[in-house]
Amino acid sequence: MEIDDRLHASGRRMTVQRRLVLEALQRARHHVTADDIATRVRARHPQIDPSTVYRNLEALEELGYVTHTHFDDRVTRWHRADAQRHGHLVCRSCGAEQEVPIGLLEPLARRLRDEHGFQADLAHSAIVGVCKACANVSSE
Amino acid sequence: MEIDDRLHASGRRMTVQRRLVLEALQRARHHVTADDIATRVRARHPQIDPSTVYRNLEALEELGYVTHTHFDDRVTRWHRADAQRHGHLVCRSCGAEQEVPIGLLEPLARRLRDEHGFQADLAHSAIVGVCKACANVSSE
DNA sequence: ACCACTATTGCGGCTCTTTGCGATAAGCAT
DNA sequence: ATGCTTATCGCAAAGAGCCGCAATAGTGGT
Ligand SMILES: [Mn+2]
Ligand SMILES: [Mn+2]
Ligand SMILES: [Zn+2]
Ligand SMILES: [Zn+2]
Repeated sequence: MEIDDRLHASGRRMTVQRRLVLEALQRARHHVTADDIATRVRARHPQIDPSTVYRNLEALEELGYVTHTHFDDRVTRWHRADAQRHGHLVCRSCGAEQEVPIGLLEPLARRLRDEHGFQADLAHSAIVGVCKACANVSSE
Repeated sequence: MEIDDRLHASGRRMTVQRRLVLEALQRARHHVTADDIATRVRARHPQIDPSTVYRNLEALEELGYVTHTHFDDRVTRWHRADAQRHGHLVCRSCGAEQEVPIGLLEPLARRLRDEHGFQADLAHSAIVGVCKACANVSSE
């Protein structure tokens, strides 16, 4: 089903602003901040308010078209929902980011489901820690 | 080793402001926001600036005396580092927060360490998902 | 007790994000 | 084409937090 149809089906409307946010997301490969999107959109259409971009990202998320992930210190990044799901490791020392297959996180998710009835979304927040490189440096 | 000594040892100084932040943290049982602390401190000492509270929490964190945790909102919560470590589950639907023993998260941490050399701090960010109660409601 | 050094403070200002509100404009019915 | 309903928008303001800077005040030495 097309995005437009899904918008209509949910009682939403297609606006210029929404289309622009959508297009910016298409072009952005991966993990962009709302501020990134706002900046790009406003480069050509300065009259569009940043808050409109934020609200549209939320709306598109409710439609299941985009998702967000939190990196260290709560920086929120957005990406299209049809991209391959994966986990994130972030080094608190050097800031390096690494992606890991979602399968790696599956055992924990299963345990949380079985033992606590909690359906965890382990890709929603990055896992913070110390990367291999930084661990080596500090142990010297 | 006393907090005062650790402060000295790291070339830091003990100030009235720092002592007040520390005391506020002692009194607060669990998970307080920087703004909470600032409000409490400023109730008696209005001349103390909120930014001083923020900076002191960071300083005390570098000393290993306090830590912070991220829940699903944009607010960071602080607590003493000597408290029992534990993981957090947050329901994205009803917002309920639940604590889980850190041991539950250990297997994943071990795997990340073994397979990626990554020392994960799985208590740093809450795990987001859907709690048992909300899952039942939506499946009816 | 006094000095010098510099960590820390209060303040002003700034960034990123969310929210309330009145104005605008999609989408539908006539 | 015209009007109506109400989703969405732009704007202003608030919330959370950070940062530069000049003034203040711990600390260690004399
Ligand atoms: Mn953090
Ligand atoms: Mn989130
Ligand atoms: Zn690193
Ligand atoms: Zn719930």
